[in-house]
Amino acid sequence: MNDPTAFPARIRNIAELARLAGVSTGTVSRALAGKDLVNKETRERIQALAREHGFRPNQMARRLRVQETKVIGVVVPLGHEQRQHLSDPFFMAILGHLADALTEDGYDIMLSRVIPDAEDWLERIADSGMLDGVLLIGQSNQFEAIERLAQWYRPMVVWGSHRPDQVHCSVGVDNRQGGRLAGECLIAAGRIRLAFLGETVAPELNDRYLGLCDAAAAAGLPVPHNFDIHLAADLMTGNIAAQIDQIATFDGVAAGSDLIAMHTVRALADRGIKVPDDISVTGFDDLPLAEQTIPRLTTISQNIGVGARAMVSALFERIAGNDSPSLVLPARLVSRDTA
Amino acid sequence: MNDPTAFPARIRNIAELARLAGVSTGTVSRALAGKDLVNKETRERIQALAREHGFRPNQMARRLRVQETKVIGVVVPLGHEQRQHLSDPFFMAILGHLADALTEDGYDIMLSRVIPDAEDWLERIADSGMLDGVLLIGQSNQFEAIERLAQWYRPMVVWGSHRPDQVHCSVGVDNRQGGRLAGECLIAAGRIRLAFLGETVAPELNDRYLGLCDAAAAAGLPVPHNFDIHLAADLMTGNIAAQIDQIATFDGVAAGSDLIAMHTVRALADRGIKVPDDISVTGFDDLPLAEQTIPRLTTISQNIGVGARAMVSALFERIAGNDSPSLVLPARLVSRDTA
DNA sequence: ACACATGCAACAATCGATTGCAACGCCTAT
DNA sequence: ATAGGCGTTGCAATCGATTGTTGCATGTGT
Repeated sequence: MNDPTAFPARIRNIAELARLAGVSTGTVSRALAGKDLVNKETRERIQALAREHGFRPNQMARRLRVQETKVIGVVVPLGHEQRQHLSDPFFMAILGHLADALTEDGYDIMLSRVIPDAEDWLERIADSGMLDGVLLIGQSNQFEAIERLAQWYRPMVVWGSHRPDQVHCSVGVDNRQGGRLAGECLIAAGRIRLAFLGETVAPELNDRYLGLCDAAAAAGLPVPHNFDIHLAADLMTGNIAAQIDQIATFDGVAAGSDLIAMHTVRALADRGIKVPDDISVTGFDDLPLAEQTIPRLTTISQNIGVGARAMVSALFERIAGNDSPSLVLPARLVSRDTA
Repeated sequence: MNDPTAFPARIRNIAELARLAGVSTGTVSRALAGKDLVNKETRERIQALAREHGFRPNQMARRLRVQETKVIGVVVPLGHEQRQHLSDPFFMAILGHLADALTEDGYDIMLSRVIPDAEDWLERIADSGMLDGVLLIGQSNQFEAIERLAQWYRPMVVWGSHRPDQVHCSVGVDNRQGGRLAGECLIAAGRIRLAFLGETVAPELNDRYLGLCDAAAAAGLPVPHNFDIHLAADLMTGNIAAQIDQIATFDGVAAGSDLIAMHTVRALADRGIKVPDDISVTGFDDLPLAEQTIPRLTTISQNIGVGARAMVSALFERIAGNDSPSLVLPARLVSRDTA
């Protein structure tokens, strides 16, 4: 380390810097924090010294002392789908918006993709002392666990459905209404043999299916058939391929997500079946990509940006100690080419 | 808190639990860590007590003491693109694989999407004391900053290009070779007026362009034209639309990424131009989605899964104190429908 | 009965910061 | 000359764990 172009002997902590500056650690701490309790001259001298040696105070220590971590956990529970990893485009889209909103307020993001094996997986994350708050993306099949934690852990907001008597704060689109919109759109296109594509284990998807049923009932149509489709991108492909002939016996299919819809349109094309001439298809999410496919996807918009911002501001309220209610956003039909 | 169904008075730290158990904090710590230095009986008694009160030791404190955080920073530098957020599907795909590999070894992920404004943005992340290592996704236009940090900060691995004399450890595909493959594919399809779509500010994309030029030169064709396309998904759309007429004067276009390719195919369809009948298009990345579009995307495969695992194991080597060389993976042409 | 080994738990230092309070020097007012 | 006020700085407690060392109470061998 005697290379003059290198850093002049690395400084590891505030104490070393203090000795170098001939002051106490307290003064260094205050100086680096820019507090005007220390003389402007000393403050600037210390700051210059720190810069010169490329010193930055250890965040782990600071956060332990201050009891505030400025880290938010973003968690994706993969309850019903062991093999799914973070490739889901919807998750990516919402994560992008969350990242925007959180970094704007100086928060970092700790990412956990969790397979809820242990009973206390959620409390282990929330109660680790590493996080100021938790954002959960999707309830998966973990409604119980979420409710349990929410009993005593306030700073948590969940993307997903809202049940009438739930304790935890959720933000999400009105999935049932969205499902109904999809159904009405298909019916308006003259379709009468309706089907739903997705797993009804997850409450969100189940609500969408129920909405579709509502629309069918209102039009006097039979209860739509429900195909079980894996949500993991890699399994989904084969899953749809295996059932595509069955699916093709219907003339109006509401997919549980845009990803499912895109796969389905593709699989139908392989069979020479044209969308929307032969079959109408709707998606759900309105991902940015939905507008770029051929044909363009008719879908139900979740307004991800608004939702993400709502989650973050609800979380900040809760971190501040205030209560914040759940929020149900209206779904909106985006009519494009597939239905 | 006198509700008997609630937790029996919350325990906040190891000391309270120690008092409750009638032992010292040291014993509690060892007991919870499962060390056999404490009597099996006391150990189990303490563990039961902890479970009963839902107590978990504060990770911030533990990690400060142990000087090991078990957190890896995953960073996306957005140097050339202020408005881009984490929606890029390629980033999402690689992140998913990284998450798999890291959580397998008990590491958490701290996500930072950074706009490199301050000079020392990268050292501020790496040197915060919060991270055991850093994975950088993409070099953006920050080659300098990365090299500077790599001088003294070892546990960092970067996804991106490899320059002959670079200090930092990178893992990435041979972009130039990939670009050449794309070019050769277009040329084999009989195309002679070639163009490239992407920003050459980023070294990766620039290499791909150079590879395309190589192929053109080898075939005696003129230097391909280079269109500047924003990489941010939201800007990309308008960007391509604005230049689509210009683009349509070429008959073979190599897109800098699958996303660009998908947008381009879509925009061409709007003009009534057919792919691949009128124009051949190639992508780059081989995202899972590339196989699901209509028409299916001919593209250059990056083998993201292999790359991600390579990054992680290189990082672990470096954390362990060993050196690890850069790795350049071969690109592979995946021939589908668009070229 | 005495020396010695062994098992178990307590004590206290440590990680690297932050911060309330005390103390110090200097200036001014009485 | 002395008291009080102000602007700075130092001291030491604190955040919540981990861990090397010490010490005590047994048990064992001779």
